[in-house]
Amino acid sequence: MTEPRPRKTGSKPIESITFDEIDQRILEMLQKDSDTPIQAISEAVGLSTNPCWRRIKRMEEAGLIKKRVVLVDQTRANVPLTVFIGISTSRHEIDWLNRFRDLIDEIPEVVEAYRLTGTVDYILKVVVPDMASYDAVYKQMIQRLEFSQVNSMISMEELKFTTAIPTNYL
Amino acid sequence: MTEPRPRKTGSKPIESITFDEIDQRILEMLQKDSDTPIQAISEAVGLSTNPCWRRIKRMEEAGLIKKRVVLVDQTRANVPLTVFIGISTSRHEIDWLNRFRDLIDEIPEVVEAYRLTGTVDYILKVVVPDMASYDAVYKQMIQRLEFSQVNSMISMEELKFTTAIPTNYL
DNA sequence: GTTGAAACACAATTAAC
DNA sequence: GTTAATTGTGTTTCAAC
Repeated sequence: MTEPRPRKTGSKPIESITFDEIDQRILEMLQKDSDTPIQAISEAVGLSTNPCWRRIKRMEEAGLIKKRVVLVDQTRANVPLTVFIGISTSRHEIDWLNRFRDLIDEIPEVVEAYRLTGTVDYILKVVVPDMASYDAVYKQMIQRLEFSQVNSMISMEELKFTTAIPTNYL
Repeated sequence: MTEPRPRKTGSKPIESITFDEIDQRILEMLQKDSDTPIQAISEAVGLSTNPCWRRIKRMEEAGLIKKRVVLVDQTRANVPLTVFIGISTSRHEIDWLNRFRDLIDEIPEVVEAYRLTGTVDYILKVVVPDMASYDAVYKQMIQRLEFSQVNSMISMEELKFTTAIPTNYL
């Protein structure tokens, strides 16, 4: 990943789309609430609607804005319980990893999964109605794949949750 | 068809708004892509646009749909690195917790934070450009608050990430 | 090439049936 | 729940800078 290439000389290849502070501010607003009218955004950043709209479209085409989604309330959707699962395995093979990938893809309660460095090989974020449901997910997993260590960490309280990532590194 | 009214006996207080399988399917689509035209949604669930729209509005008013947001690409936003931080503290006081809450609120790189059961008291999800930036965040934290144990788990690969929570428990 | 104002089209919203 | 009218966006166009 050699993304940022501050080319001083030579010919500029094909890419290197840059975004400025105005784009950042637009993104910030859109990450908080994507149905903010362009009108409101444009006057917030001191631009008229047209250039503002063009910037948004540009960020979408560049893939910086991936998509727009609705966020659902966990409690009201009857899945108030969040559990993190730390997983270790002795099976360090590509085949095992692929089967693991398939497994978590099939389970909608698993909303996030990462392969890590260190002693814990994987971490999963699971969203369920209650402990009984969690247990069902847990069993479903261990009967399909072999783990050497599974450590469940139950969330008692969500201190912070946002889908808005920092824009100040653009 | 009349409104879904499963209640046969007893008086349920003020709330108890129910959602059926059609609502689930609408939610699923909206969680994947919120600018799916209502027209497309309605024909997918076998409804005409108006009742479909009324359902969406109802879910918004009920707070089931919290909001609509844009999702930004981590890599293109120059924050490709995800780090989980497992934190333990010896300071089990409400005051410490409040200061901790303030701290993570102020740091935009911290996108998620949970208070846990077990030996690890808190888990944080942090999103940064590189290890140097992570170190800066780390230092910022430990100089403002006292931790008894900090365990950084660096993500090598994102196996799964979705903001779509399961709808089948509604 | 970039901007802002004004016209256009379409989807969301409302009202009536 | 269906159909139709309305409003308000997003989107495009175009003249001006």
